[in-house]
Parts: sequence; C-alpha cells; structure tokens
Amino acid sequence: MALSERRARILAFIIEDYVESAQPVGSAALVARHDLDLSSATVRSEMKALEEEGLITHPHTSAGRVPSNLGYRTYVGSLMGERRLSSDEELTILHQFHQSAVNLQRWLSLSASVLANRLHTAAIATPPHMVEVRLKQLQLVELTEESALLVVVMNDAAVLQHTLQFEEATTQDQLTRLAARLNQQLEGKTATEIQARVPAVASIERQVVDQVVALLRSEEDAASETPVIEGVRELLRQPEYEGDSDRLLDTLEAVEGSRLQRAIPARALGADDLAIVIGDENPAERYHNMSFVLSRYGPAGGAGGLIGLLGPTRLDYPDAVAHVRYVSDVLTELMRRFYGDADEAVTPEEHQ
Amino acid sequence: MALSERRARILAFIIEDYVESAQPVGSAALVARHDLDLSSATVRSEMKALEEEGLITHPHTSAGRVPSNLGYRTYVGSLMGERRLSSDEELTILHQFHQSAVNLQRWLSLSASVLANRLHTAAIATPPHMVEVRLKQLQLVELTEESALLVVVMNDAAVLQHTLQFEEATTQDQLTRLAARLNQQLEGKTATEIQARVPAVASIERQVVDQVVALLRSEEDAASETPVIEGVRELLRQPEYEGDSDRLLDTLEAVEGSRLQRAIPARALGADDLAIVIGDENPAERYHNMSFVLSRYGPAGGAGGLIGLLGPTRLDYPDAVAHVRYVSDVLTELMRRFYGDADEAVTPEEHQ
DNA sequence: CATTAGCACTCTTGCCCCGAGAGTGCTAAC
DNA sequence: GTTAGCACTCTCGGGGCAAGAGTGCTAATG
Repeated sequence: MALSERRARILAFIIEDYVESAQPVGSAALVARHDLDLSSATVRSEMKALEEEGLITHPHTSAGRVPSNLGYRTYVGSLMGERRLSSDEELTILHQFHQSAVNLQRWLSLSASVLANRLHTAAIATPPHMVEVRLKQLQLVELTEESALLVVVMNDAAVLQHTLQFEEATTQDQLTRLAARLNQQLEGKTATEIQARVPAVASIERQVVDQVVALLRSEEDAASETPVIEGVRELLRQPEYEGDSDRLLDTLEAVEGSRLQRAIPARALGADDLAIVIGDENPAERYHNMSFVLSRYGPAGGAGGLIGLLGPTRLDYPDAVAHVRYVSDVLTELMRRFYGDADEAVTPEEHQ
Repeated sequence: MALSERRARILAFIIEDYVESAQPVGSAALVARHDLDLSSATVRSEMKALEEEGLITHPHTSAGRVPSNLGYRTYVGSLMGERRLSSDEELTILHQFHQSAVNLQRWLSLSASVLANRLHTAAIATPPHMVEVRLKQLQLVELTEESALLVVVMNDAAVLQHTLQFEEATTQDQLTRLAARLNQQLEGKTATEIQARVPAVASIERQVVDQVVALLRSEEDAASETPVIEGVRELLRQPEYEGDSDRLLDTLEAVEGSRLQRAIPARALGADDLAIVIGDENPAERYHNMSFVLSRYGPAGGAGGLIGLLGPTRLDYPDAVAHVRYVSDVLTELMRRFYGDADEAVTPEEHQ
C-alpha cells in the first residue's frame, strides 16, 4: 500500500496541477510542467497504478487524470508540504484587522472575508460561545407603559435582547430597581442555576427571569446562532460551477447560513485544533463535493468558535491550512487582548 | 398617445401572459387564451402599433412580443387592476407572525421571507430608524480590567454595542456608577446635543461619551445598516437566469446586502407610501433589469424603514403590490403595539 | 528489466448544416 | 375595419464530422 516515492511525487504533481488548472491533467503535460526525468509513457504507467489504488480517476477514456477523494486525503495526510505565510502576507492580513473597529462581530466577518478573498472560495465563522454561559449583567428599558426591552450581557461578551410584554403598567424607575436587584442576585449564574431558584409567582420579575434563562440557553446552544459566511460568490465562480446553473443553485442553497449551521462537521475537530474534511468524509451528503478546512479559535478554556474555509474538493490545501491557522491565531489573540483571557477575566466561580 | 381601450386590453393581456409564462407571447396564443373576439391577424396589427409606441418589443423577427419597461410602467400606472388579498391569504400570513417571537429583527426577516416565498423572488427589509435618534439608556460591563463593553439602547429600540479599551484599570463598580451618572445626564439627547457638552479632558468618561455619540450617529445614518434580504434563491431560480450563469452571478453580487444598501431607490418613495421602480427607472445601472416594489413601514412619525420586493421586471405587479402593502401594514401594527406609537411612548421632549 | 518511442484507438468538443416550428407582416378579399 | 392566406425570418435541437487530447499497448533499447 505504501506509495513508492516516485509515485507519491507524481500524485502530488497531479493534484497540484489539477488544483491550479481545474483541468484533468495528462501525462505529457505533467512531464513538461515539472521537467521530470521521465517520459510521458512511464508517467502513464505510474498513473495507471495510482488509478488502481483508487487515488486518481478518469472522467473518460481519453481525458487526463483527476484526483479522487482518497487521493486528496493521502495528499493532505502525508504528501503536501507545510506552507507558511510569508511575513508580507501576514502583515497584509494583520493590517486589515488593525483597521477594523473593536467588535467581535466585525472580526468574524473580516476573518471570513480575508479567507474568502485570499483563497477565492467561501469562508465561514461561527460566533464564539462558552461551554458554560453565565449572566454578566442585565438591563431593562421601558418601551411603552406595558412593554420593555430586556438586554442581557453574558460572560462571553455576547449581547442578546428581547422585548417583554407585561400585564400591568410599569415605570422606568421600577424597571431600573428590578434590574439592579436581579443583577445582584443572578450575576455569574448559569441558566440552570437561575432556574433552580425561580419564584413560583407570576409577576414581572418572573417574566424577566424566565426570559433571561431562555436567552442564556439560546446562547449555550452553539447551533442556534447562524454562522457568518463570506465569499459565496468567489466559491460559485469556481470552474466547477461554470455553466452548471443547477449545481450552482444547489450549492448556493447548501451554503446559506441557516442550513449550514447544522452541517458544519464540528466533531471532525477532535483534540486537534484544525480539521480537514474532504468530500464524502462529511456526513451530510449535500456536501459530498465540497471540502472544509476548519479551525477552532478563541483562548483555551474561554469562548471559542469555528472559523474556516469551504470550497470544492479541488482546494489548495496547503494554502488553505496556512491561512486558516493564521487567521484563527489572530482572532484568538484579539479576543484574548480585548475580551480577556479565561484565566484573568473570568472569576474563579465562572471558570470551569 | 392615449391607448384605445382595445389596445390597452391587449397590452395588459400580453403582460399578464408574459409574467406567467416568461415566454414571448404570440398573437395566436393570446387570442386562444383569452378567447378574444378577434383574429390573430388583428391582434398582430395592434401589436405592431403597440410596438411603435414603445410598449412592447421583439426579441427577434419570429418571436412573440415582450413588454418593454415603458409597457410595464403604463400597465402599472393605469392598466392593472387592484388586487386585494383574500382573507384566507391574510390569515396565512398573520399566522406566521403570531408564531414568531416578539423581536423586531425576526419580524423583519419574517416579513421578507413571507414576501419572498409568496412572490417567488427576493425581498428586502431595512431596519427601522428614526429621523431623530436619541439615547435611551446605556450600560457598561467590565470585560477585563482595562476593557469594557458599552451597550446603548436608543429610542427606536435599537441596541448597539461596542468594546472600549481603557488606559487605566477600572472596576465594575466604577463603571456602574459612571453609567448611572451618564444616563441621568444624557437620556433623551441626540448625538448633536450630547456633543455640545462633551468634556474636554481625556478620560474614561470622555471615551464612553464619544462612543455613545458615534453609535447614535451610526444609527442615524440609515445607509449604515445592511438590509435583511431573503429569497435570493427564489429570484435566481426565475427563468431569466436559467442557463445564464454570468447573469446569475452578477445578480447575486448586486443583491448582496452590503451592495444593496446604497442602491435601494429610497427617494422613489416620495409622499407616497408605496413605490414601484421598474428597470432603468432605477438610477443604478446594475439594476436596470430588475424591479423594486417598496413600501415604508412603521408608525407615522416613529421609527420606520423600507420593506419590499426585488425581482425581474417580469413581476406580478398587482400581486406584489397587494402583498407588500399588507405585510407593511402588519409590520407597522406590530411595531405600534410592541414598541409604542410615536405619540404615546416617546416623551414630548423626544418627539421632534 | 525498467524505460521509452511509436502508434492505434477512444472519447470529447466545437462546428456546420439542416429541418421543424413558431411567429410575423403583408396583401388581397370580405 | 377585419380576416384568411401565405411567404418570409429566425430560433432551436439533432446529426454528422473533423480536430485534438490522452490513453494503453507493444516492441525496441540501454
């Protein structure tokens, strides 16, 4: 099963040429481009062997070779060289972050944009969430006499809001006092902890507390937030979709935030901080002709999410990995700087 | 210039058939479908006259007729019948709103979704904003010792947030006191009013106030918020894009929120509450093959925005108008109910 | 014995051509 | 004014064909 070195080299060349050109690559072209010390005939017989091992295929008899998913997988697993961004590239990217406002949502879109633009494919970023979401502070703002806006800030710096409708009339004064009291009682608590002590009586307080719990829960649920997605157009401009409107629309649909949220193969990210999911390795059939390159971002132990690329299986994996790693690191560093490290900003009670 | 009644009828039929079939309509087909008391030859000569007036065109010699922009315009202006939603239709729509959470953002997406699904094209909704944006309440939440989250609630019930980075260390206590003081001083004020009394010294307070002003300003700027857009796929599935990937991608690009925000022909909405912009009536050339049907929503004098449809010029205008009107009314009513009327919820000071 | 040149073979792609079909516009008759 | 009839135009889909790309086999070679 182990590939001879020459065969492995040829596989790598095929993949790299194919990634670049999106055209099946033939033996003659391969020899010419890489000035191999071999004739096209030799390469042909090697190709045949590679095909028998299931690493490449043939669209039809008289076409060149195309990598199979298995081919990409072995390439990614052992053949591809490690690519590191040049300091120029790193600076260009950093520069964009420095021009951005200090705002997590912005950073996420920016990260996705940067990845999308540099790799010419789509990129996603899921909002960060904590394993344990705790209330940091709540605020009540009167809207009408019988309705108010509840604003909840959580320990992962997320801000959620909800409109409440009351049976009885209230004033801003009453609401402010209620908010102050609840803040004192509930700060640093999780949804479950709060629920344990909920008063049985129906009242404005009860309504507020219930909604706080609901908001905390929705923040706990990672899948509830739709990921940011950028560069769909870049993706759809790829040659795989050229002239195939149906496939294009299907992909557009598959890639829409609301659908995507469940499809992101988060479990692929085990202990590793970076996952590459190629074609049919994705459990969802809809994504069998796409690849994901995903990384976790966020300080260890703190709020974190996923960021990564989403493209055709014909991806420049070394480039993708290098970029995703770097952007993820930048994002993590920014979060650490502005939202605090898990160790220093979060009180011991909140930690763990 | 005035169309004879027969000619007008024929134009209306052509438009209605074409809207339905997306195929150029020929004289024979027209007679058959509407059992006109005319021969196809007569219709042909009428068509020729209509063509000479610029109301319809010919893709090529041997094809049927297609309405021109001018044709649509006259149809919309005087020919089309008023369509009213049946109470069944109204109930179906209302039902969806009743199932939604009380949340303005949700309502907007829901409105756009409803429109998109019912008309099979894209729909947009811009977030509401007030002519005069005033501070309602601010909140400061510690993130790290030297950074904090500023949450600002405005009189249009919008909630904006921003992360602040301080030179000196602070505590939540200090921040809470500062927030309370600023709330007292600044509540109900506009950005301009606040700016007039800004302290010259550099300090945390100064930083907070500056940012509050910036957030108020960004809320004032209607164009700063990206509109909600739904149903892009519905739009792109329309026959005009079939097999034309280039046009499809161009439209996809044109329709992306960030581009769209400046393109919405808001000025088309004069004193009227509903605007129809057909093809090249849109100042932006990019939208010359699309139509907009837009309505203002929101209580008179209160926060308001735009909601509407965006489709190929081949739109079912009567249906579009009826739906946009209705959804806009529903939205307005919901806002009035939950966020208060301009007259009752907003204090006199805030009210202009 | 691995490598290579040579060559027959296969399959796609683009192109041209052609006939069917749809629809018009004109003319002459009603 | 309306209509039947007809010639004419243009699109669209399919068949046929030549060019091109690439393979896989075989026989020769160092």
